[in-house]
Amino acid sequence: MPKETFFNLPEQKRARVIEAALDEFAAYPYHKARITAIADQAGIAKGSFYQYFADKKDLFKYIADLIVNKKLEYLNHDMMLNKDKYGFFELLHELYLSGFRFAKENPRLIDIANNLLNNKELQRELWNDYEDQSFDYFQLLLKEGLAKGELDPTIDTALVSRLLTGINYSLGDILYKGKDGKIDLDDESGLIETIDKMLAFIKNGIKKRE
Amino acid sequence: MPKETFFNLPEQKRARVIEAALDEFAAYPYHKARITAIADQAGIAKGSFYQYFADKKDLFKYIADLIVNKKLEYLNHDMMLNKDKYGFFELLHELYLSGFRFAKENPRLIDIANNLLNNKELQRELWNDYEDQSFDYFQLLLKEGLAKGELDPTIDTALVSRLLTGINYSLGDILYKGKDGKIDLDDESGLIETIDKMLAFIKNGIKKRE
DNA sequence: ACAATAAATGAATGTGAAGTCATATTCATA
DNA sequence: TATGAATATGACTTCACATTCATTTATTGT
Repeated sequence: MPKETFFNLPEQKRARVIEAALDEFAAYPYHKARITAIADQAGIAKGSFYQYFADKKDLFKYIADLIVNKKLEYLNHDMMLNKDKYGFFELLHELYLSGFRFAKENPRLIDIANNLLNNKELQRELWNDYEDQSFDYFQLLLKEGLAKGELDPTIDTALVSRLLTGINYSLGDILYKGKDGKIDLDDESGLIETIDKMLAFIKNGIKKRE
Repeated sequence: MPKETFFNLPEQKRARVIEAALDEFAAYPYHKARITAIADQAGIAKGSFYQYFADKKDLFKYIADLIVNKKLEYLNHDMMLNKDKYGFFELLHELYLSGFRFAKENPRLIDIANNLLNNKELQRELWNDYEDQSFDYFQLLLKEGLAKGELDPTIDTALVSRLLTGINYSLGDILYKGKDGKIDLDDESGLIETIDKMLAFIKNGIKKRE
């Protein structure tokens, strides 16, 4: 958590610090990002930085929180709050769609998030007992889907939850190395097509049916 | 590549260096692993290390090569060389099975491999133009599977290949945090059950069928 | 035995940022 | 406007290793 001092700052200055941090962390992975560069770009002294944050980790966690909250804004809240009114695959569709919408409008934040997602060691370093939230959430959704009778009752929710989490990790690659080098986030229909293909895989697998 | 000097070393000494490196890299992620510790444990002077290897990266790449080659030994070569004689899902089964067998017998190597697999930034740092081999290989298998008529002809091989790669990355988690906290690698039948569940997911998805 | 070449050694050096701290400046309020 | 509390500052200190290098020691060939 940033120190009190940081929140006492005039909005504009605080914004400059955050902007500088976003730029630096989007451009360089955590360990290569430099506090000096952030302070310079924000137009504050390095010492001041340490009036605002305990250390680099403190700043990064704060930034990560901002990103998570921003990401949540993209979810359809009605759907998430009334999970039972919707089908499992509808919910999954919404999760992926909101992810892509978020990516489209927040390229800088996505870069930072991917850096974090692609580095388990860093996750452990920052949240020493990091437990995979996405795993827990998928497992919850799966259990509800089973209860609703939408899912094959023979599935092992723990295992499938891991597999879905694994698929989630591939989202970064799908974004950056999509079909033709890179997915076009502006192409709404192509994007929905991609999501539909992913859902088709998750729903029906890839075996040929007669 | 290690220097000539390294290969001129008496086998025993060379083995000590390799052993020490495996221990260190299994215990600590790349950037925390210390050359000093490796030299100490191998019983050589720090300077000698630099007679054998250009630098830390050189050593790590060499170790990574050893691991890849060791892993290849676990594949059923007949199957891999005569891919066309076998079905897509048989081949996939063999890939997973060989992975688990390898993990079981080489816990230290698996730790090192996971460290690498879980850190894209490191991959880029070590092989600056790292291209995902697993992606290419899956795509090849998928195309052959399509040609053989085993797979749903509507799949997008590039996308599915990414999804399978994502699932592959989750293998580490499945190993270490399987159903009850940890998969029991000694339980051969439980292990095959896990593989079968994974294959069932990939084949048929998770939608309930009537 | 004598060069000449190769290998071994570990103290010394280099590096690159994180984080500190003594001092200066600003601000709030009585 | 006086006073202490809160902020701001950037030169300096630390730290943890990787890497180098001048010497010493061993090996090989004649």
